[in-house]
Amino acid sequence: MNRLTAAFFARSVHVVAPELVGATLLVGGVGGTIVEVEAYDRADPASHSFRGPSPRNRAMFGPPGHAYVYRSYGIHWCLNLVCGSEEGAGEAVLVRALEPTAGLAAMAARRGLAEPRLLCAGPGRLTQALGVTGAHDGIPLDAPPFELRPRPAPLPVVAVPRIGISVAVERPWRHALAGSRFVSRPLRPA
DNA sequence: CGTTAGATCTCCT
DNA sequence: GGAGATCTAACGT
Repeated sequence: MNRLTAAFFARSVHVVAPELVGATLLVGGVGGTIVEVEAYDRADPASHSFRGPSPRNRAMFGPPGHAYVYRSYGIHWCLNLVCGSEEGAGEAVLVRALEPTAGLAAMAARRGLAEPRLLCAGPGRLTQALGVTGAHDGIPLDAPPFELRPRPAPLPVVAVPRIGISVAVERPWRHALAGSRFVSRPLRPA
């Protein structure tokens, strides 16, 4: 099966992020099609990497093609895919929403909710549905339990401002599949 | 529909 | 001490 390897992620996060829309993300065989991501880079005040390495963000400064998983608001886990043309670039893509296609029953059980539209619509919901936790922090994306497959073909992707940040709010680094009903929040029309 | 509060981790001042 | 790449339930309109 065709897989996304480290070479795919070893480029600028701003090139990789839109190409991930339409890609397939599975964790332990459970997941679906990526419909929404956000890009964060080293010079971005909204990025965890902006102020340099810390115990939490260590993986974000590691090799591209690995996972960066952090705890959000003390409650949720959020999954990032580390990018960058060189190790230590401090770039990553936050995976914000999937269209569920595989393991719907497992996701519903973990989420305590069966409505497909709400299983993976948001970074915290997505990690809960896929069983992603801090145990996945720093591990490679081209080996089990992860399975990432490229988009079959280019798709209509819209770039809009990111969600939930209070600085650099105007940067259009939220990339989403146009017209998808599985996004975390509606795509604000320009 | 809209707004609000609470969960309580990790980092910064 | 306070804010944050979030989510949910509870409440007012």
